Amino acid sequence: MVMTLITLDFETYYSVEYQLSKLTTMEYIRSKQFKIWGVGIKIDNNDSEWYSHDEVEDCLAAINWQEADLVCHNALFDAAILSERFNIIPAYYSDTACMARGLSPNTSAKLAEVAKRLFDDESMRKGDELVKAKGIVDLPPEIEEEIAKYCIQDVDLTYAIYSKLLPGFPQSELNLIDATTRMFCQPSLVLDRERLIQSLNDEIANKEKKIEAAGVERAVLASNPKFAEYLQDELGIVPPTKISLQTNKETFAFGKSDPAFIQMQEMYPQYKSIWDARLTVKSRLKETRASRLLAAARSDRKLNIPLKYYAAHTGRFGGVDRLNLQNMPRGSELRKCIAAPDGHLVYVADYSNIEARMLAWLADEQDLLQQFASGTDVYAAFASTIYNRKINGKTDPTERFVGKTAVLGLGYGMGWRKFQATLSSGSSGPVVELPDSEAMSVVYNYRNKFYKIARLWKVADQMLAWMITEALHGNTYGPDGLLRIEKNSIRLPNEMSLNYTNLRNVNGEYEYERHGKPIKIYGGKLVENIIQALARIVITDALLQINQLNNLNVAFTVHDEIIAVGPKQDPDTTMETITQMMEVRPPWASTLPLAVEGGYADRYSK
DNA sequence: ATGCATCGCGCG
DNA sequence: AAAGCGCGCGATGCAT
Repeated sequence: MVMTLITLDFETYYSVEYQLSKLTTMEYIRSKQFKIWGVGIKIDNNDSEWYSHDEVEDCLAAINWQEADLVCHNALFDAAILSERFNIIPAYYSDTACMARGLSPNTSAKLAEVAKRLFDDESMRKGDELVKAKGIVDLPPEIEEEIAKYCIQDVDLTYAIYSKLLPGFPQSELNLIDATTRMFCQPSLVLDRERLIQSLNDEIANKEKKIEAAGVERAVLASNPKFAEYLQDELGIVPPTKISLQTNKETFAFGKSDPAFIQMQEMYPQYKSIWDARLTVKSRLKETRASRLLAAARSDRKLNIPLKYYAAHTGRFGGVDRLNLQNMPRGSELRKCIAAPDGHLVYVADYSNIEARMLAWLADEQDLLQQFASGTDVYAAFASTIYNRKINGKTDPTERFVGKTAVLGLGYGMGWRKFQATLSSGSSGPVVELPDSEAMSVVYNYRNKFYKIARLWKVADQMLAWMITEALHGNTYGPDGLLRIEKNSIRLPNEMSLNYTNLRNVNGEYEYERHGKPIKIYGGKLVENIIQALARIVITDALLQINQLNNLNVAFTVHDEIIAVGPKQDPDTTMETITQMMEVRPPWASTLPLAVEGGYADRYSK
């Protein structure tokens, strides 16, 4: 089907209090204050037209949306106005901000910045925001005229950016941008409002009780300097400190997992109510997230899912619009309030250790790959080599955890001190104290046993040099030239690139720029980035496949997990379909053993 | 008041 | 020479 390209940009009323920097997109669009000043529309390559407030409805109604490819810069805003205010869902969504971010993820995707980067011509510049329109509901003609001029300029720029970026932009990635926008504008999950409000009230009451029990003011508990003063003056305790890894300066060790803080709590159990109150005051995630969720959901309970396409330079999604659905606490009430609509179920499927598998595959570490393929408990198997005895995953959980931490962390060059610290932090499992010599020996063992992985770090160091040496561009690594080195980037098998903007060697160390800030990069880290990028391609390919099935909608994704809404009948068959689709090996990695675990329930958590 | 950096914490 | 990695949000503290 040949689609009509509809490039579109809404101009809407805003004021000091009522604006997108203070509200989420849905709060802004659903507000009583919401008002469209006008809209700029360009149909295919015809001239852009401005339609003022009174003309908007008719003009939108005249468009055949079943054959429309909607093109916006930041479609999450304009497309949501169409869906929430006009009930309009176009056949296809395109988003030039997403495209720009996909092609150049370390730089700004703002319209003005993208235009500056893409076009030398000074006429291709975004005009300034019209500040004098702020707070004016009904625009006087002369101001509207100016706004219309800027709007048409923005539409023209968006169209020009789209035309410039489209050739060579993979179809699969365009489809993914469409799917991402659809998650927001055509939601399939619902929010259990009553349950969420109940849990929010419980949480608030619980907090109050803890603060009261401690007998310390909230402000004292919340502020590091004030809390330190309180410890010193009222309890006679010297506040624990540490050296900041970021600034190298002394700072209070008040973090939940700071060893000195934990030690202090153990030393003074008589102040337990104070420690509890401090921790509860510092963790407001449940409260804030609950109110964000309530604000995100529609009156028909449907939950619009905001996801940021290509948030990470590895291609991973991120959260956006003040609601991050990619870090919902596991097993929490929050998750349980996200539910399937009547007659449906939530299907959740995730790849088992996909990055560890991808690493073994890329490094050609055959033994490890064989273990994954045959379903061996890889973590227990490596633990067996650490402890020099057969480790059983069930009866030796602590030993298995050490093996797991090793397999997941040591593959990217983690040193023994950090390995030791990770285990003793207890942040991802039981607290395990390894003596220096043992930690060293585990790391040595890993690098020795999986020497091809350690060798891959060295190759990646070479890749960094290739990326900044013109004569070496075009070098490849991996089967069938899987990864192709280009200037400051590595071409991936889906034709997107892993970018290292302004990559350079400074005194023997490599660094690149992300949003203008220097980021260090080295062999082990580059390997990790490559693995993450490759794994991301596997999961998004599967996501698009699943989305094409007519009884399934992908609601969202969390890195190695797909959350879909499907029918209630015959759930095992549906689950099996999803699992099988996800386990199909990519054409560029036909020997990569994939494994998927799935489950279903009426909510996003059992 | 507002913006920016840092820290802490949630997820993968 | 050695270095696990990737996000976003809220609160706080400090600079403007």
